[in-house]
Amino acid sequence: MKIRVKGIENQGASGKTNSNERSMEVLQSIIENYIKNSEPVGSRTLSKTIGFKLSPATIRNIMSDLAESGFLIQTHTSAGRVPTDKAYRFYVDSISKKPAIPEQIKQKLSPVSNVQGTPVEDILSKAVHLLAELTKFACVVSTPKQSVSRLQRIELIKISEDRILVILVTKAGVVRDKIIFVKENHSQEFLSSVTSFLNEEFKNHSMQEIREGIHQSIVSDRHRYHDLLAHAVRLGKKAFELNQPGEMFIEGQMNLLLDSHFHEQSSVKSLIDAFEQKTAIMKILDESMKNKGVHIHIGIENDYEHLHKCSLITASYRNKQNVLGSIGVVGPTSMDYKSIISTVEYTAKMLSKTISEQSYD
Amino acid sequence: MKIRVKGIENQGASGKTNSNERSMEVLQSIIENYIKNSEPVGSRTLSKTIGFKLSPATIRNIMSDLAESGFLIQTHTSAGRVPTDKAYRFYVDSISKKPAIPEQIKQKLSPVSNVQGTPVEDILSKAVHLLAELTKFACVVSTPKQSVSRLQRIELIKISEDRILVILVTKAGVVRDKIIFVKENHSQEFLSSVTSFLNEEFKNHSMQEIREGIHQSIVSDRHRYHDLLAHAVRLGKKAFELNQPGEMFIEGQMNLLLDSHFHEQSSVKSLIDAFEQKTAIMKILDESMKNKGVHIHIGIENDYEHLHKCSLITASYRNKQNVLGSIGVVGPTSMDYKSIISTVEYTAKMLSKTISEQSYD
DNA sequence: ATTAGCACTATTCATTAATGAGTGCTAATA
DNA sequence: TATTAGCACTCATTAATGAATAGTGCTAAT
Repeated sequence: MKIRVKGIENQGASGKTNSNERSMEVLQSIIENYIKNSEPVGSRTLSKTIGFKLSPATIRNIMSDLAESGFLIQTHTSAGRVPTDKAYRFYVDSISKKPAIPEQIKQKLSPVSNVQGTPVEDILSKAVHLLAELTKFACVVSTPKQSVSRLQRIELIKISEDRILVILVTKAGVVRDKIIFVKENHSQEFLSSVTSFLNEEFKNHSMQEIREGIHQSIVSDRHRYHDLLAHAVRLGKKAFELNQPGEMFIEGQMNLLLDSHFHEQSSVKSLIDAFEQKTAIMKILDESMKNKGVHIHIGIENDYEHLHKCSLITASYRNKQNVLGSIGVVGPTSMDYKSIISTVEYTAKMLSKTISEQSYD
Repeated sequence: MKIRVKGIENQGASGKTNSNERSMEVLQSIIENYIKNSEPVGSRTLSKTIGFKLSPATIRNIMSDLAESGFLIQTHTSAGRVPTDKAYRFYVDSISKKPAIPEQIKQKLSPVSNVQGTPVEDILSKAVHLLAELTKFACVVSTPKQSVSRLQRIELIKISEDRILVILVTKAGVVRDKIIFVKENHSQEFLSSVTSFLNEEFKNHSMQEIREGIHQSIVSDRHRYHDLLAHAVRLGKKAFELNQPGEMFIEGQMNLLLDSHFHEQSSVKSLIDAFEQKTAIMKILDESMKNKGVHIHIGIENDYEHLHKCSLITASYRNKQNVLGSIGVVGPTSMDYKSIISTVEYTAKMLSKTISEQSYD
């Protein structure tokens, strides 16, 4: 008589579900294996590294099914299998517990900057640099959107007879400057009055609102203004016209070249184009600001064709009031999602913390 | 009796020189050939492309001499010859007439920016971007050195009870901001007084001078100050402490990877390091500010080992008063020096022009 | 349902041989 | 005396071959 092995009953009872579950576990193993070694994984290798005991033959059957379902592909007949984007999507969706952040990373990021009064741009630049160093991929961060950021203060400084330096300080701590040209030779005192007026009128309003407000004033109330106000509105219009198109800092592009995946594929050219144009990546960062948490874009899911071989992991950062921008990683689809996701999440968190502490209110 | 061939006398009289001249012409041909095709050049090929008539055998003799003198090397016994850094040095030194700038380039660069009031950083960024696009190599530009730039105006803006936003505007048009923290709660009126004082006292002085001046005041005259001045000096000290370490914009690093030369050699890693650390390249840019004209650093001539496979072509840019910074190209030692040199020169010129027009005085 | 066994397939790697570009040397030539 | 032709030699590149290897799919046994 044979010994009753524990689990046999279970296996019998929920056969299909169980087998499906097992398939998924196999898939997971394949993905993790591939992420680790960047090489097609075969049944024999897998049967060794896998947690539970399965013969290569069984694994082959499972693999065959998975391939049919579009989770795996073979580069050629006698090669191992490689996960598809669909597989990665399944994989990231099934991640439940995020790995703990290694102490080493915590140390590097905590805090991003402890120098008080550091300009926001410098903080962003530092953060994206650190992220690139930690992940060994290319990293990007978008600067705070000006249109949604709220005015802390405006200054008008007379530079020469016909030039005025406009300085806008936002609540987020971004300082933006621009020179405007005027026909009249205003005195600095006059400019100070205008400055006071604009500050009183528009402090705490978003740039968007301010622009609309000024437009309204000009359209509707023009006749009622006395001289000061008329000038104030005119100067204000010019001053707030600054529409900074939203910048992006890139760091660690070179890392991608050292990555084994991009080395083989000569999809390097594509990536260069992607970084050159910036718009596609910028769009993804913008999109990422709309919802909380980490966003993941895997290969073919990206609208932009040049990014079809890449995955992007992004997360937004914020100060106390508003979401300001996003930071993220651009890497091969076979990146180590688990660790990258938590690194990005943590970096965004520390970045938010740092900026909040530095914010002006 | 033999016919006296014209030139025989010359040849006899200055035999060595003549033959030397010819050698140099051959060398030049080899270099240009190599620059063009990125492949070792052999005697047979050369005897076809060369201007004057020489048999492969003769060329071989000349090549042999040139190799002995350290101008050429062979990668292996049966390969053609490749120019050494010494050869490139000879080549650039012997360039007499620079090629005319192609219309297409002139158009792209003229002017770098025609929008009035564009911040200097944006102009630099645009210029370096254009240069990278034109040369197809990596390009760098250093931002104006703060220590030598002269003060146009300082502003102190009260942000909150204990924070003051300092804005420094230099003659070069660079605006730099920083938040300083104070213990006392100064009123904005008080800050305005301090601002006036600092502007009157220090306008047109270099940052370096200002820092020294303030230091002097503190050391020597402390007791004589009444309250306003004492505070002014103290705030000024903090305000001018901003020692921006001199930034650098990089553009087109990716171009290097597409270049056939860097593809073969896996010296890519070196370059990545060089761009990562920045200091070495920054040093070369700084150096380049000391003298007029185009500066050329070829391969091994660079102090920094990671740049031994590269050449750098740099030129300084300036406004009406001062040399502000440098712009340059980083490429393989086998770059097309003639065209790159004139492109860099022209770009620097247009950059200077643009900045001068935008300068505040 | 799982597994062992086997035939089959495609890559990879080392070996070999042919090709060709290029040199160096020597002797002939103008 | 400078130049050139001719020739032997070297070494990288290429293609072809075959053995070894890692993998699959299918079938039959457990």
